[in-house]
Amino acid sequence: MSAARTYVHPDTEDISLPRVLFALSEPLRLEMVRKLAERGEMDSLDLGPDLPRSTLTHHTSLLRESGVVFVRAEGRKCMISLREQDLESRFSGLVETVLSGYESDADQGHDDRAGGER
Amino acid sequence: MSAARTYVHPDTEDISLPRVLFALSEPLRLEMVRKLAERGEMDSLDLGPDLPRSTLTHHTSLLRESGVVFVRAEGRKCMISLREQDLESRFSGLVETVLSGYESDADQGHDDRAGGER
DNA sequence: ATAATAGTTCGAAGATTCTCGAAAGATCAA
DNA sequence: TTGATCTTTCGAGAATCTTCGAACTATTAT
Repeated sequence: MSAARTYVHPDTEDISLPRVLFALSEPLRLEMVRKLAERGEMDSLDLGPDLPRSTLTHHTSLLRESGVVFVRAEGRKCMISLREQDLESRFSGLVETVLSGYESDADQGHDDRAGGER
Repeated sequence: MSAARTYVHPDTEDISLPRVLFALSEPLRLEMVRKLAERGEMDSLDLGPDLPRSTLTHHTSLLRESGVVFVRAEGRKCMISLREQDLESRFSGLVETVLSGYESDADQGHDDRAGGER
């Protein structure tokens, strides 16, 4: 037996902006979202091939709970897709804007503390 | 004597998207940014009239260090403004997009956990 | 100089987050 | 049913965040 794997998602109208921004504020998750936007639905393993499984689940769950991605079980795999339309209808232009300002993978590991007095 | 109050700001090119998103992911700070976008430069006290001073300083410092706002001392006060142009040149459309998807002050205190199975 | 008013720094407590191993659950193939 | 493969849950440790009082610094007015 065993109940098939199901996933709870917030309704579109319940997606909260601060939560979405928080979800996107983590480099690992932002990178996941970038991949999803680029390639469409993906197997969760392809989203983070090098991550421990439990870490992967943690991040995909957070993305799902914040309304950023839709998750469905397919066999033993876990297929993940961006909720582009839902996000667009709720926060028009947000995903596109965020991703366009994000140069792939490089540029990580900021030190800050930099900057002048102006 | 005593060195006048000065504030360190990251250079425009060093503003990091994840950090900006994180700064905006806190409802209190997002509300501050909304006010700044609406009214322009503001006295820090007007940004959070009900907050303890140290809490206010904490949030304004985080916004400054992440490159979202510019801070300058004016007498004993602390004037804060959005770095609109810098943000625009770095992440075109981001601030406008975020704020347009944010309905002022209401709509806070989400419960989540809601949502169906889809 | 003294008092009053702002803002900053420091330290601490509590809450969240992140990471990840171990154990358990779900699916598929023999 | 057994084994292989994926995912999820649980728990714990480390790191970060948030909040805020107390003490301190800076600036202005008297």
